[in-house]
Amino acid sequence: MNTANLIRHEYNVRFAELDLNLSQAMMLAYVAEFGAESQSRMADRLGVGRAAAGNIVDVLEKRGLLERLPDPDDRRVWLVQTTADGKAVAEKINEIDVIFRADLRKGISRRERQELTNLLLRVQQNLRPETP
Amino acid sequence: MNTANLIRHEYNVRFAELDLNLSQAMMLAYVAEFGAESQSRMADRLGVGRAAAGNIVDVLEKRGLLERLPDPDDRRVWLVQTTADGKAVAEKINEIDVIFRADLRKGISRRERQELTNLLLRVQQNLRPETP
DNA sequence: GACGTATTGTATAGTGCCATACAAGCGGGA
DNA sequence: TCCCGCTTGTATGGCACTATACAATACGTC
Repeated sequence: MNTANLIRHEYNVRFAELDLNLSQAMMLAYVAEFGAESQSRMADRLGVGRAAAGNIVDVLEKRGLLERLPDPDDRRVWLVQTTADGKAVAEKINEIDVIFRADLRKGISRRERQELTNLLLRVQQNLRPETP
Repeated sequence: MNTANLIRHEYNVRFAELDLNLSQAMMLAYVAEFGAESQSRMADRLGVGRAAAGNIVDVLEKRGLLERLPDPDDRRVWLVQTTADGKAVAEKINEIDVIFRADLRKGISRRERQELTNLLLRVQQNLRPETP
């Protein structure tokens, strides 16, 4: 948990140059990668509630990085899409992310990284209350 | 980070039966273990700011689980100590913690747990900006 | 001793999230 | 067709923390 806090904090520091926090950056990057999806789906991807996702979209929309399109098949839904500006910022986000991840894994081999992911997932399994 | 969030959430769920959240439980357990220390030192142990630590102590003091004693050597400082009630609750905290940790490491060998800790610490090293 | 610097605890404002409740809209069954 | 349960996005209130500023106090140096 300590390590996770430090990583989140450092992400926020590095994204500060874009005037974004980690959640906003993740939202933008996801939308840029996966295209128009509903806010609920984005909330699931980000691991936050729908209300939080809506707020994040609000902020990014006000900055002109995202836009909401009505879903032709479901009038409840907003489909969220990147603007041209948003695409440009999303690329910078990816650059910062690539650099940070490289910094994080300095001195850690590929095998060790796989082992780390594997162990964390197994710990997560122990937290899921019997999902068969 | 995902795993850490799940762990924190599950801790909060399990401590809810004592009407405590994770930070309050950690505070109480630390004070019970290490005895009277200043709030700043407790803040460091918990990994939160001094203001947050002060608030946690406030809550636990109002519930009669902790008490503040003036430090005879430094009039700025409150030494924080457990009451008898606090000691009893701290024992329950430890029991819950032992059980949860056992649940978490189901199916994970001692060697793997050491490897996990080792890898996380090495990642943390990469986050410390040149502390020699 | 006097002074500047550092540390302690507190107060305040701001942030990011959750939980809950709600209206609008969807879909299936009678 | 109508109704019931479900999902979607939003509004609201609350929580836990941070960052910052502050007064009181300690400490090292002259």
